[in-house]
Amino acid sequence: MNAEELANILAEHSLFADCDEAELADLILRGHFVQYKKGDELIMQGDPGNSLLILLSGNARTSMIASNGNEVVLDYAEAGQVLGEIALLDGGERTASVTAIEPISALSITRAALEDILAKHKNMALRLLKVMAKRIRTANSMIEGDRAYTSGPRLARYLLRLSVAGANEGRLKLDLSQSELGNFAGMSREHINRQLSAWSEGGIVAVESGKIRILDHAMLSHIAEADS
Amino acid sequence: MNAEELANILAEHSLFADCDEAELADLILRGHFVQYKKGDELIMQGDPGNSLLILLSGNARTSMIASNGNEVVLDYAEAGQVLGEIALLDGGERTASVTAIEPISALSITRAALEDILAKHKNMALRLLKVMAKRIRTANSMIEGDRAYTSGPRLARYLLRLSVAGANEGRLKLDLSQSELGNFAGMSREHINRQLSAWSEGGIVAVESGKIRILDHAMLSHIAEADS
DNA sequence: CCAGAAATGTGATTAAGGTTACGAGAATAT
DNA sequence: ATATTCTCGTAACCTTAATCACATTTCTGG
Repeated sequence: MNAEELANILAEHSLFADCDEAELADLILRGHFVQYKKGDELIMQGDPGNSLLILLSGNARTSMIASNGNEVVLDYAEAGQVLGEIALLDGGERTASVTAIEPISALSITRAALEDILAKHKNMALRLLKVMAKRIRTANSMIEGDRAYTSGPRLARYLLRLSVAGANEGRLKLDLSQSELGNFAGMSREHINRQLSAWSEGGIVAVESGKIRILDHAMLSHIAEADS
Repeated sequence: MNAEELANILAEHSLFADCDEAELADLILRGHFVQYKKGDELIMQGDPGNSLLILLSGNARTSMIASNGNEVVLDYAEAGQVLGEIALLDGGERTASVTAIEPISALSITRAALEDILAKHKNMALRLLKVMAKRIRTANSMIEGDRAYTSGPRLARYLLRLSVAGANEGRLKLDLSQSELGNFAGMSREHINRQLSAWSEGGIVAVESGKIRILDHAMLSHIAEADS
């Protein structure tokens, strides 16, 4: 892989989009290309965190297992995203696991390599800071949503979060099973099912052969803001 | 104020603890000293975020108002903490408000100043990255706690989070009213009251003239991990 | 193609916790 | 010092959504 190829992969997915060629070249030089198959754990909760990953292809799920055994899905990551920076930066343990939900290729960067790159390319630190700022925003909005809204608006929010930006017929980025969606939105599978059925009646979403499609984006956004 | 004074204030509260004198001097030089009285909003949700604050004295509350009017308290900040980095870094709006719950003094740093400082002092960026990593950890653990645990363990967690490290007789950093504690822990004031009474019976906490004291730290930690 | 395994649809029941409602005590202000 | 406004304690009731329990459909691997 060369800088140009990397650039092409990353270009469309922001963050590293505006890296210059030297930066990309260094990422490739110091990074280390890795592949995983579906179901593999790219990062395991509790491990020491000595490297970071830049996802090049395939989707992954970030989740935590609470001490009572409950699984909480924090996010789904797609190509271009950085994973595992937190533990790398603060030297602590991995707080969450990342699992491949499809075959994945990624660039792995060790702590030493990252430090070199950050030292060499000033903008890299700013970019990373921006990534993390965004993560904090997302996390805060999850907290807000979980706290302030009931299940309906909450599910609406998570569906919107999964909806592709390009208004692509309302299809979702990921076709999650209702159980997975439940873990993500923090509600039981059965309740997801009931809510989806109701919205299906109302023409807000369509559920066809397991796949959810958003029919009335505006309405769903409205529900997401509703005070009940 | 000079570098030494700033160093003294910040020393005990990590983060900027290991700043060298030149860095501290630049913070003071480029920063701008501000004061607030109790109840003032240091940062207001929805505003553009063009500066960051380093809290020098006094405590503050970070909270969001959801679109349905619900208030969600995200955190309480004490001296030494950085506030408002997120919007500053990613150029977005303030996602949360920060309110003084006591008289506060702080150092305000504009975007331009921060960029200069980050460019000049490489370690500054790393330090900031570390701060943000820690915030993400906190946020994720809030999400985990909210999702995976019922009210009992959850309240236990928030009490522990408010408890001072120095085992200072189990007193809390902040004496929150039960309503405030409710907003922070995400449960109703009445339920907080009931839970506290129960724990009071059991000798786990003491509630004396409105102030909560943790009597049995170990037990509370145990409850915080419980699977119900 | 067929068997076993997931994923889905739906009802009945239950539990957790929010809401409403008051009365009493503390704190703050005029 | 007195009124007004928080805070606190506690009970009854109600809503939401989880849990339990199956039937049914859809995948998937041999």
